[in-house]
Amino acid sequence: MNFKKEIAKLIEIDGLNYEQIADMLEPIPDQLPGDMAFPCFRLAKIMRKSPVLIAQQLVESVKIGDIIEKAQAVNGYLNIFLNKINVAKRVLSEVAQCGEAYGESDIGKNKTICIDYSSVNIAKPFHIGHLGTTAIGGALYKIYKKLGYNVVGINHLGDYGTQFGKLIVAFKLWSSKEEIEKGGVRALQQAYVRFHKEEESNTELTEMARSWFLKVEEKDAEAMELFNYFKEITLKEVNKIYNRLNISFDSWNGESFYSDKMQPVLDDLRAKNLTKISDGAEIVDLSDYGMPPCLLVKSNGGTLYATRDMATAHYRKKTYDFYKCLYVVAYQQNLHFKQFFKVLELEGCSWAKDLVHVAYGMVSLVDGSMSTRKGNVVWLSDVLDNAVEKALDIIMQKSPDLSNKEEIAESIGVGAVIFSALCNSRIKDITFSLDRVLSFEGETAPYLQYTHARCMSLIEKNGHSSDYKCDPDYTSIDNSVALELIKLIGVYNHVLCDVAEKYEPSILSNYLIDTAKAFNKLYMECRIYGESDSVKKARLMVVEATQIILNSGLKALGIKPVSKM
RNA sequence: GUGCCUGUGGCUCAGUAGGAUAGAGCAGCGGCCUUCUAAGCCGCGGGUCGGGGGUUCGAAUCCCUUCAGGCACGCCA
Repeated sequence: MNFKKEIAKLIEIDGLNYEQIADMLEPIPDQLPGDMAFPCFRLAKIMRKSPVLIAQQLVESVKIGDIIEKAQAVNGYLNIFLNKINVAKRVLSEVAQCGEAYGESDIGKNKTICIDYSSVNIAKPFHIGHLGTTAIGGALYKIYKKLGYNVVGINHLGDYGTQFGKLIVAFKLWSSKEEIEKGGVRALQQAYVRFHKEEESNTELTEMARSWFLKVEEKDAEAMELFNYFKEITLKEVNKIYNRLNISFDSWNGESFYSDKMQPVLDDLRAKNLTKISDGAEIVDLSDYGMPPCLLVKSNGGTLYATRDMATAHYRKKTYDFYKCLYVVAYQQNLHFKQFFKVLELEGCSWAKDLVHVAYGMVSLVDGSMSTRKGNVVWLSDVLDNAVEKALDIIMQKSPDLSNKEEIAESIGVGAVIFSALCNSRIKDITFSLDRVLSFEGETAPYLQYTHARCMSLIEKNGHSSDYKCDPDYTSIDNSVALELIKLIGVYNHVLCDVAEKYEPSILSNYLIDTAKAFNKLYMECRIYGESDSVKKARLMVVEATQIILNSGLKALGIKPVSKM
């Protein structure tokens, strides 16, 4: 059920369907009487009547009954008064019926969505700059699944490029397998940093790197052996992080996978007369569209990022026949995506419109931006460890009797880190602050987990609502605090759809915070213990519904709900 | 220089297909644990929504202009 739509169906307006009405429904400011409002100002222009008059007329047509108990016209608004008891009954019984599946739907049935996210680079640090794409992509992945889409998570590995030549040289000169075995990607990274430092005074190194990269391209045995070794080391470490973040992928096809799939694309573009030579490079001129040209072939014959992305898009369309293909990539690449989407469109791919660049903001450090080459990065695993350590400290202090402290600390610490990447609009830049990530109070994941644990604890102490065979006494939740919460619960599916439509997980984060706040407020006012069975039953139904929302929502964000903390 | 993005209380942000008195969290101050988790709840102070024009019955939200910050603009990805 979609709560807003239910109400919209009870307000009949000529010329508008219930979905349009639902979109126009607004909450009422706190101090004013009523539960929902329909502003009539927009209609005034169409109907050529004053909003005040329209509201008055609408009052007459509203279907008063179980759900709406009163309608009032105030200053051009149609204010709706809900029957709290019946609304509660409707929402709570539906949640009880659906259980964990509450809020899910099948609007995505038979539609495939590809999500290109996280996309780590081989032999490069998994640093906090990668948290955004990983958390956002991971959340979208799970949310689309809830809405019935077939989802393909793709980790488009950065496993191609001249940096691998540098890495091989650095490894051969200054490192060894023993060292890498011990130090992992960090050791590889150190060698890489050293390469850049020494390269400044030794141009011979640059040449060596170039020739080693050539060997990689030519699939030279030694080069491939080393490359695959680097890849193996990286994936082993990265998978540990993905496990901690509750992230998974269906495909790991990276850039090198497409190295032999670019030629047909180039051939097609040439056949369609879209490319031309400019300063020795092959480009697609986009000046008609107010963009700089898209470079596809370097003057030395080498391909570029855009060339590979073209091949990748074609491959994905052919393989998955996607309804949409999302690229969760930082906004620095805005122009790149606009360009290659446009080139696909010019090529005649009608599905170019289904490619979406889900851009997010930059992460920088207090003292400037991170640089892989210079080696000043904040490793994500360090941040996770820090957060878990702090969570454990707090548990020791507040819940020394918990049995599985480490496990819970992991869920809380990691949850806090994930949430920090999902709680703001994705487009906002972030200056990384460990203190902020490690704050476990207020609008944070631990707050949500805490509220969830509270729900679980109430159920544990008082039993499940279905244990009580009497009828629930809904009058015991007939108050505005409870109604606030129940209205939120009733709108969960709407929120998931909104996230899916806008590619914006923060909508869900904010919603969960609101829901938890509403619940905690009610928690302080309404007790369960010691009440009659029928009151207990009604109140437990609210608790259970809240628990279901928090459990489902947290998981959708990739955060583990806990039962105790 | 051109294009795109961002600008809301000390800090971090919600709110933008125009709508009722601009909402939170953190930080500060003051209350609430002899009954279901105080990682919580309640209260107080604090904002010319970057500035200036305009459209409108009504603008944080739309248009113009201006300032500040970020990003991108040909052989990296």
